[in-house]
Amino acid sequence: MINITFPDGSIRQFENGVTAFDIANSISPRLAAEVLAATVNNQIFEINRAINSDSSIKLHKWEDPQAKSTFWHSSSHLMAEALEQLFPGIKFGIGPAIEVGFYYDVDTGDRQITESDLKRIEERMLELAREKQTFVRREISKEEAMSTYVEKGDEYKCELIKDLEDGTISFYTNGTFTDLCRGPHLADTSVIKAVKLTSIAGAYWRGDEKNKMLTRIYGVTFPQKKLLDEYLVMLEEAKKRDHRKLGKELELFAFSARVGQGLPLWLPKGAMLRERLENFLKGVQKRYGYLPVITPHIGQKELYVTSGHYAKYGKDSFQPIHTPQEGEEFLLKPMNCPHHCEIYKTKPRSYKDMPLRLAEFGTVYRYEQSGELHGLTRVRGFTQDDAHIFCRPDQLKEEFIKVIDIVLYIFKTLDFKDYTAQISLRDPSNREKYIGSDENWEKAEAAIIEASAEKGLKTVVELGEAAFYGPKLDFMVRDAIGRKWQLGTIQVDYNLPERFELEYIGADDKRHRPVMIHRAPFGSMERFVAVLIEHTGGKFPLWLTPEQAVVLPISEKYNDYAKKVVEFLNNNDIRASIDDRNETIGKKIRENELKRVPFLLIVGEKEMETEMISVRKQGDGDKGQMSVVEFAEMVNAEVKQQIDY
RNA sequence: GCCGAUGUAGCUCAGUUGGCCAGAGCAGCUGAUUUGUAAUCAGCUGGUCGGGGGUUCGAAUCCCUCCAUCGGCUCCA
Repeated sequence: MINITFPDGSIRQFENGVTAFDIANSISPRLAAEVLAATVNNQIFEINRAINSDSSIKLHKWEDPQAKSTFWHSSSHLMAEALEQLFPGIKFGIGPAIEVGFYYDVDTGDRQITESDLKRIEERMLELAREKQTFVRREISKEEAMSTYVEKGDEYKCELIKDLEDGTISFYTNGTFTDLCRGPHLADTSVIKAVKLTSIAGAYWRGDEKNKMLTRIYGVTFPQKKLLDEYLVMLEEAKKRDHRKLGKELELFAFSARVGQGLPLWLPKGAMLRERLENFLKGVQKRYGYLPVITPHIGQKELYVTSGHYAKYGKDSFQPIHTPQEGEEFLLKPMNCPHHCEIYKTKPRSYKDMPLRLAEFGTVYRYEQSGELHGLTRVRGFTQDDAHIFCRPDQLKEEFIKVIDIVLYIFKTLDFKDYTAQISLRDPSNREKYIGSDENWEKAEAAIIEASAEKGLKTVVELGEAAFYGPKLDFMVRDAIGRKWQLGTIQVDYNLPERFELEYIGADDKRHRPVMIHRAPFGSMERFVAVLIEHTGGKFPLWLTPEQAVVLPISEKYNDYAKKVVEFLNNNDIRASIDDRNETIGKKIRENELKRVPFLLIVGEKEMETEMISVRKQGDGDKGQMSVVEFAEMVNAEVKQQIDY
């Protein structure tokens, strides 16, 4: 007998060799039917794998991420089996579970799998799933594993096996398909009830663009048809919030092939919204002691040779601009820091001047690869809400905390709750990659970690993700369909102060080198607005929205009264306009609702006589009548509540 | 940049065994209507079918090429 410890701490005895399924079944058959995987002593197990020693156990149903990932991983094997049957001779790369679903990378040889094939692959997968194929695990020697794949001619698997240690290698077989795999898997395929292959794309073998490009097939599966339907509906809904679609519909921004790809054109409404965001942050920064600066869009090549960016990125950037005068070369600025360093150098600095916080909404240009451009989230010309803080080493942590405060204040004001914070540190095993002394790095890394902890940030620490010049803290937010984008960033930099020979005179009357913090709480105006559009579905908070109210006269007879209402509201800091088109009130309401105007003010005979307005709230219908004065007070109070600066 | 897909009016889309002057709805314009909480009616205008080249008696439709967009990969100071 062995002791099995449950998550609640209770312990029960079972026969040696008991499986998670048996254990679940002993609790209730219904539970057993729903359990997909189990965590046994911190390792995920198949539910039919024997447990041979005292263990702690946690049973996973579909709701648990461990169950989902097991489910999807097994689904990728199921897809591979279907692929092998439909496309004999196909070679396999890797086929993991991902955040939602799974993929498998395959080499199809001379043939090509296209979207039109997905349907029949799905059908075959479902047929195979219904066969209730078990996943059979087999431990295998490295030699045997290698010879299996050499014989099969599968060079990708051979390459994978090469890197594995003998004695740790296992094969899993389901139906006619056997795969090199660590597991774990479902007990059998019959729980896979719904399959959707979502897309097909190219992917470099092992993620290296020097390697061959394989075909990656993405899919997602569910234990119930209903869950798949819900997922597909959710995706459709998410697509409606896509900032590219809403940006066009709400006339916020546009692109023109003639202007150039990745170069956004901000339309009046988008520009108004952006301006309001900028003013908001400028107000916050003023409180935090930032000083505005303005620098040009180009700089001499020498500037970037000094900063080191030319050597590192020169070839992959927009190429230098040449002047009529020979030998003069300018670059479009890819970042603002070198310019700000030169501002620092305009006069001698004292330790008493520190920290010096220079802020600029600086527009920069980066030559992103064409395939990588994406709406407003990845563009070639964008404006950073940039600032550089030059401080003494002993001020680093405090300054870091203040920047975190700003970021959190912005997120709170805009109701961003679902963000993650990532601390990027050095790769400890590869220190020569980084510039700056060990002592400085340790200080800076400690400052970031402590500052984040003090602000109560939930952070993920990534080793080796630091920039070569310093550690950083990034804030990531998801878009409508779950893709992660980096917004705010705070980076410590030891490199530029060194390269630009920045100095200050200390209390000891000696020269010292300041530390530099790069920070951009929005990240860039473009990306931030994109994410904001997707978060709000275009229903921006009242303080930010381009048009707060539209007055809708019932007929022409009330246009003059409507104009008086608009004038009053405009005089009271409310962005209002009149929709005096010769259309029915129903149509005007519909169209302004679709434009996501927060308040529609309907005026007709009743309102004109009593000097009132009928207020309709976006998405919430008729709110009854009130006076214009009351309405203005209500709006201004709400704006004030949303934003205080 | 790489793999794959897509590109028809301002917008959303129909139109492939290659064949009458390329269609619809919305938007726009003109007129009628003067409207009470999510689409009033009628008429009109609007398209080098992404650009260029080719095949053909004939191309939106087939081929080549370039451009742009979409989904990924790689990259991201």
